[in-house]
Amino acid sequence: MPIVTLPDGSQRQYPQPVTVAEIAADIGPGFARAALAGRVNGRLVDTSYRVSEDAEVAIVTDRDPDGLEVLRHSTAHLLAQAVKELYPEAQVTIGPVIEDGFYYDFAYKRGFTEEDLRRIESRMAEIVKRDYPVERSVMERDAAVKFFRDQGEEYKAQIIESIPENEEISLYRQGDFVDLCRGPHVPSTGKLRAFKLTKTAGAYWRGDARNEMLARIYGTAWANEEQLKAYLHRLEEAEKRDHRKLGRQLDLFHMQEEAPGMVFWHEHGWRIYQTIQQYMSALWREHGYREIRTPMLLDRSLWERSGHWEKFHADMFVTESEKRLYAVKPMNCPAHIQVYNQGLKSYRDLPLRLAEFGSCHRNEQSGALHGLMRVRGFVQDDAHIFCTEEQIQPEVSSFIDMLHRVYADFGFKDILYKLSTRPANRIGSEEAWDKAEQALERALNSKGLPWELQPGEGAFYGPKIEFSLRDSIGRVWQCGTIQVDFSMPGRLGAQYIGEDGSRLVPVMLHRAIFGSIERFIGILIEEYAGAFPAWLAPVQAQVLTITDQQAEYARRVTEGLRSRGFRVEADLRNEKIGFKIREHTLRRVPYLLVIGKREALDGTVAVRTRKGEDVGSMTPAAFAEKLAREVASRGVNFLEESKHRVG
RNA sequence: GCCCACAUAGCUCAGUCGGUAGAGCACUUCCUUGGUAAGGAAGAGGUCACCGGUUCGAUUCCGGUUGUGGGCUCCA
Repeated sequence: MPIVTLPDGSQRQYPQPVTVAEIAADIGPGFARAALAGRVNGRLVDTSYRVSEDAEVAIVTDRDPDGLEVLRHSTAHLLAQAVKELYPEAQVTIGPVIEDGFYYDFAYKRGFTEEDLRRIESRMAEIVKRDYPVERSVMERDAAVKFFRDQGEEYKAQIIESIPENEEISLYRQGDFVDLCRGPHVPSTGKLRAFKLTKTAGAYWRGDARNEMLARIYGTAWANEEQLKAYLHRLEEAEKRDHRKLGRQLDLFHMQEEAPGMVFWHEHGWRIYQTIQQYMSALWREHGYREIRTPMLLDRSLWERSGHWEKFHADMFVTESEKRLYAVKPMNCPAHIQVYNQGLKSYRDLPLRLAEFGSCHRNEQSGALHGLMRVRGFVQDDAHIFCTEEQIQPEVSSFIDMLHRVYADFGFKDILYKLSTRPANRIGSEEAWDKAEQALERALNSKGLPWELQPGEGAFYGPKIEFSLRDSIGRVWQCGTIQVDFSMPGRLGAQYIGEDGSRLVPVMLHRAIFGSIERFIGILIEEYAGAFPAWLAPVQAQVLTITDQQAEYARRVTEGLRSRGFRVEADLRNEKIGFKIREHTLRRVPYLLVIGKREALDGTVAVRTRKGEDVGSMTPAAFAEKLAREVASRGVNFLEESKHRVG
C-alpha cells in the first residue's frame, strides 16, 4: 500500500504497487500525456517504473530540465535506430546527451554525408510516427554480451564487459532496435517531435587517439518546434559574433597561409592589444609584481634541464646557429628562473613575483588551430611567484581576487572553475601534493566558488586551477590558470637562504589571467560582438563633417581630443552624412561627432552614439570630460592617470 | 596528427554537364557640398589556393600538397 507524496506536498495512497505512468494518469489526463519520465525519491526513472513502497514521486515532463535530457537521450536512440535501418552494416557504440542536444558514434567505414543526414532525419520522423513503445529489460551480463556479439555489435559487447560487476545491465527496446542503456527513456518514440541532425564529425573510439576513428553524428532536440527554431536562430545570431568574421569586418587582424596559427595585427586590433597590455602592466605594479623581459631563443640545454625538451621538443620550434640548437620559447618559466637566480635571495625576498608579456611559440597540431583562440604564436600575461609552501594559499587567494577584478573590468561574469589534481605520472612527495591541492581547494572554497574537480588532470609538476570563459557559441576556452610547481625551481637551481641560514628551494606558482592575449581578445570580440566599451575601443570617437567647409574645424577638434590622449579619427571625405554615419556605426565606434555649419560656428560637436542615440551638442572640451569619466569608470588606475593627463 | 567538408575579384557569393569566368559591396575617376544608417555615372580589378595526372583542351574530372572550417586527440 504505497503512499505517494507529490512535489506539491499532496499524498495519494494506492492499494498495490503502481507505475509512474499510472500515477500520472491518476493526477490527470494532461499529465498522463506529458509524462516523459519520473523522479522517485530523487532518482530519475522510466514511466514504467513501479513504485511499491512509500516514496516522493514527481512526474517529469518536457518543462523539467531532466525531461529535456531524457528527450535528448531518447532522440539519440532514435537516431541509432534510423541508422541501423538504413545502414545495417554500421555498428552502434555510444550516444550521450550533451549541452542542447546529443550525439551518437557509429563504427562505419564509409562515414556519413550531408545527404545521409537528411535521409536519416526523415527515417527518424517515420519511426516517431510508428510510435514504438520503449521498453526496458534487464539481462545477465554474459547473455547480454552474447546477444550483441550475435548481432555483430562488437562495440556494445565491449562496453558491457567494461561495466562494473555490481551494476545492472539494462536494455531498451523500441520496435526491432535494442540498445544497451542505463536510461531512463521516454515511454514511446511518438514523444520525440522537435529534433534536427546538425553535423557529422570524426571521434576516436573511447576518446583515445590510438583507437580507430568512428563516425559521429551530432543533433539537437527540444520540447517543441518553437524551442528548436529559437535554438537554431540563436546559433545563427551567435555566428555573426564570430571573432574571425568581426576581425575582418572591423579590420583588427588577419592570418594567412604563410604563417599558420600566427596573427598579423592591424592598427585597430593592435590598439586593443596595447590597451590590454597597459591595463595589465598597471595592475601588476599595483599587486607587487616586477615586470621583466626575457629572450625568445634559449639554448637547448636549458630546455633539457627544465624537462621540456624530453616531453615537448616535437612541439617546439627549433633553430640552429653555429652548431648550437636554440628553441623558440614555448613558455617563460625557465627564463624567469634565470632572472630569479641572479643574486642571492633571502626568505625576506619572498614572495617574489616576476611578470612578463611573454611571447611564446608552440608548434600546435594543425588540427588544433582555431582563429585567435588556438594559435602557434601568442603572448601570455605570464608571471611566476617564488614563495614558501606556507605562502601558497595566500598567494593563490589574492591571485583569484586579482583575476576576478580583471574579468569584471572586461565584463565577464560567466567564469568556469576547474581544479586539476595529481596525475598518475608525477614528481614530488605525496605530502607536497597534499599541501598544494589543499591550498588550491581552500582558496576556491573560501571564496565560495563553484568549481569542478578534474582528478588526475594536473601537470606532472603540480596541481592547478583553470579559469575558463565561453565564446559566442558556448565553446569553453581556458584563459586564466594558477599552477603549483615543485619541480622546476629545483631543476634549474633556484634557492633562497632561510631564517636559519640554510639553503632552501622555493615553490614556484605559474599564473596567468588572460592566458594568451590573442585568445582573450578573441573572446572579447565575441563577448561584445565588436562593440567594445569606450576604454577598449580602437577608435573612441569619430569626427564626421557634413561638407568640406568644416574640414579645418574638424581637424582642430580631432587634434585637440588626440592631444588629450583619446583615440579619435576624422572622416573628411566628400560623402553624405548619412553614409558616414552608417559606415562608422557599422564599425562600432562608440561616439560619432558630427560637425556641420552650425557646430563650426558655435564651436561645438553634435554627439551621437553607435546605438543611434542623440546625446546633443556640446563643446569638444565637454565631450572630452564626458569620455574621460566613462573611460575612468573602469576603476583602472592607469586610466585615472590618463584622466589627469586629460585635465 | 586523425575523420569529414571546403578553397572562384579586397569582401560576400554565383557559375562552368571540360572550351581560361560573373554579381553586389569595396576600390579608382568624374558629377554631386548633401544635417544623422547606403546620392549618381563611368572604369579598373581574377594563373578560379598550389603541384601533378587524364584530355586536343582542366577553374571544372582524378591524385597529392597547403590552408581554412566542424569535430576528435593534444594543450608545458
